[in-house]
Amino acid sequence: MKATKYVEASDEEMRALAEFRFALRSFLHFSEEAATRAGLTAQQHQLMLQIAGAPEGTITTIGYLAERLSLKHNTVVELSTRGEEAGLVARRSDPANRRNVVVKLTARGNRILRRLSADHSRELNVLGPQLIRALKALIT
Amino acid sequence: MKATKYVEASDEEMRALAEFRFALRSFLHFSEEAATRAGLTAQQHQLMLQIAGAPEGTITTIGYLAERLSLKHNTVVELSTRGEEAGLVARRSDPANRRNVVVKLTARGNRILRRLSADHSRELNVLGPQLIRALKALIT
DNA sequence: ATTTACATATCGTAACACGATGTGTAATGT
DNA sequence: ACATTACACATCGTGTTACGATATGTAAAT
Repeated sequence: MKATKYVEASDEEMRALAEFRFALRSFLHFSEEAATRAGLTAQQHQLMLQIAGAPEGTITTIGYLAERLSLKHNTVVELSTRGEEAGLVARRSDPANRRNVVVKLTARGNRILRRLSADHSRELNVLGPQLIRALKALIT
Repeated sequence: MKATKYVEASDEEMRALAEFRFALRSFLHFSEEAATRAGLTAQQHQLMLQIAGAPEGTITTIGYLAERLSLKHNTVVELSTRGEEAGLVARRSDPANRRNVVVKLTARGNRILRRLSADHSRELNVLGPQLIRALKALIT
């Protein structure tokens, strides 16, 4: 048995991976459209969700959000700037450590996000089971 | 009871959604890095996966791929052009219907994709259960 | 007090997705 | 058979996004 056998996926695996990614992209596409309809970009939505969905007592700094979004700091800075201009989030420096900048939702941002999130919940009740099925087909 | 109660997500829901998206973005970030290490862009990888992972006998046209990737036709054309320049895919018109353009993997593209897919399979054995857990927390 | 580390900000660049539009091919109606 | 309509892909111009490189301001360490 050649060593390469171990590192190349089978046709079965490829199909399962393709199905999973198809389901994933379908969901992400829904999400992007829903965000657009709500007047947000997909990234603004993600930023806002990680602010509102952070564990109780979390200080939602630029750095924290970068980690949660798998983005670099500077990208989150830019996202925050655009979100601020759109009146969705507000930024202020943390009095406890003035290097930190805390990003919060505005009242309007919160309202929009809550509705958008309800839409996502509904959609995930449909697409969720599909995703789970596709994932289970992949897990050995 | 106000009507708006029905369309705004609860704190619980927000946290569950945020956790799910965090898990999702972590996976997508892994995937992007793995693709980059293999010399591909994330989008080239996705294009190639939908070619290799299509059901038996599927004619992988630009249009078919656009649907599977939730992208517009012209975006897939551009992806294919870049993929062709990189020697990963090849394009030819379908003799049966010369309006169609079929995109296939080159031998090299296939080899790269098989390895990258094996990496994804492995990673999904770890992240998959997390994703499933996050999803189940969302489904009522 | 100086150096080092940390957290955010700014700027320039490249990839990407799309709308609008153009080109070629097939199907339809008369 | 010919004109019209629909279909599938291609090209071009534009705006958004993410990042690397670099700069600024704050805190910690020596």
